[in-house]
Amino acid sequence: MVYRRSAAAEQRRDRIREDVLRAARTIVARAGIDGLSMAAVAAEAGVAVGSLYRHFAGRGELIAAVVERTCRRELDVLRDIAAGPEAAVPRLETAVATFTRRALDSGRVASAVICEPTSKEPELLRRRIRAEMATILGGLVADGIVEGALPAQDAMLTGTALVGAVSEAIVDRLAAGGAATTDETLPAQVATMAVRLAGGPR
Amino acid sequence: MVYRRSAAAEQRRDRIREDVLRAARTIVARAGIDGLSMAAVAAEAGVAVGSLYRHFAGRGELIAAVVERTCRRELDVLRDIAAGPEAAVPRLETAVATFTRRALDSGRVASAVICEPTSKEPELLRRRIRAEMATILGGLVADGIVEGALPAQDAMLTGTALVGAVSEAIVDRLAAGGAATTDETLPAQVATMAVRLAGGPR
DNA sequence: TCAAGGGGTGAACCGTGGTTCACTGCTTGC
DNA sequence: GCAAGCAGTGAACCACGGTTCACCCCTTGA
Repeated sequence: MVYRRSAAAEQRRDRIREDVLRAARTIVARAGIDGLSMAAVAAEAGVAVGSLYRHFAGRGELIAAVVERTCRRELDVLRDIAAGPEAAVPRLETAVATFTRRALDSGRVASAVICEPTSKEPELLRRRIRAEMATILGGLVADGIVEGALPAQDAMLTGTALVGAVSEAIVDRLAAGGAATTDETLPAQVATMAVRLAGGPR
Repeated sequence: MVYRRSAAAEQRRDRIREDVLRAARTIVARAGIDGLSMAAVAAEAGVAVGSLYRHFAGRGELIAAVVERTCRRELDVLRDIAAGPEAAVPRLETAVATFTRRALDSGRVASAVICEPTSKEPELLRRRIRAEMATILGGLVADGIVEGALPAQDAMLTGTALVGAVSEAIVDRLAAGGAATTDETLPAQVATMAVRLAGGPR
């Protein structure tokens, strides 16, 4: 063979891939997952439409990459908190408050990916993410039941309801607020509701 | 003028409109709002595509009609319960349980319209419905606070969270269950969680 | 310097699905 | 029976957006 990518070429290629990914995140933050069109991403990244296909097999894969990157981080944060040493209820409270704060602070990327609705195939991705989140929160509820701090209940169902309650509160705030998103008390309020929802002490 | 619709013609016209509306509901139940294509509705109703436009200005108006009809009934039911004579907490419990049961029983129409995500312009409609629902439930929470049965809180925020929690539980169940949707206990479980979420007695 | 081939380009292509419109048949009112 | 015109029809039209591909430039390795 006569052509093999040098380290420099590799770096250049990676750089463009990153640019595209960043552009895609920007578009998602601005218009939601449904608003991600290949033309818009290309324009935002300053490359040609065709170039996108040198790095991603298609729109679906590009979306998957954005979702993957955004959610892995958020879910990791949740898992870290869930694995903490305190009792289940404070861990649940911290998890929900932290998730809410991060969603509000992320410039809509996290909320657009995790909380806001999309259509069709991207929706399946989103459903998977939400299920994972429900599993983490449901696990905390199960812990709380074992500890005797929470009443007996279907922990996974509660986890699902928690995801819905938290998402709706975030989406509603972002939809209504616009710029006035900087409500410092929202994470605490949502966390309080989450603990109550699980049956925790007042 | 030489042509004016007779009563019989009027009736025939209304009948077709009803057929189209019923077909549209069937399609929505089967494929969600996003799956409502004019061709599918026409086929289901047994009329030509062009005929749809004799009764509805376009896809948007057809969807609006389906949403309108489906939601008015559900919201009326909620409002009736909310206006009942009992204390706020039992009313909240009944409202949520009833809504959940009806959503599960409606052959997916209600849940598809109210709970499940859609894209773009239909989403605005859905958001309005959810906001109305949040207002009703939030009102019950506010009542509960006045009665002293619920702790002080942002009642509207709680209403929003309630909508999210209930919706997510329903969607999750319908997505997972398929045929095994006949879980008799779900409405009660969801209602219990709703009361806890609002801070009600265990 | 030169052959080989990967990367960028963007106009063209294509599938999807909402909307239109010329035509037909039937009802209405005389 | 007859003129008028509304309702039904469905093929054609059009907009939109994802995907492709022929082309060119540039880097690579000799």
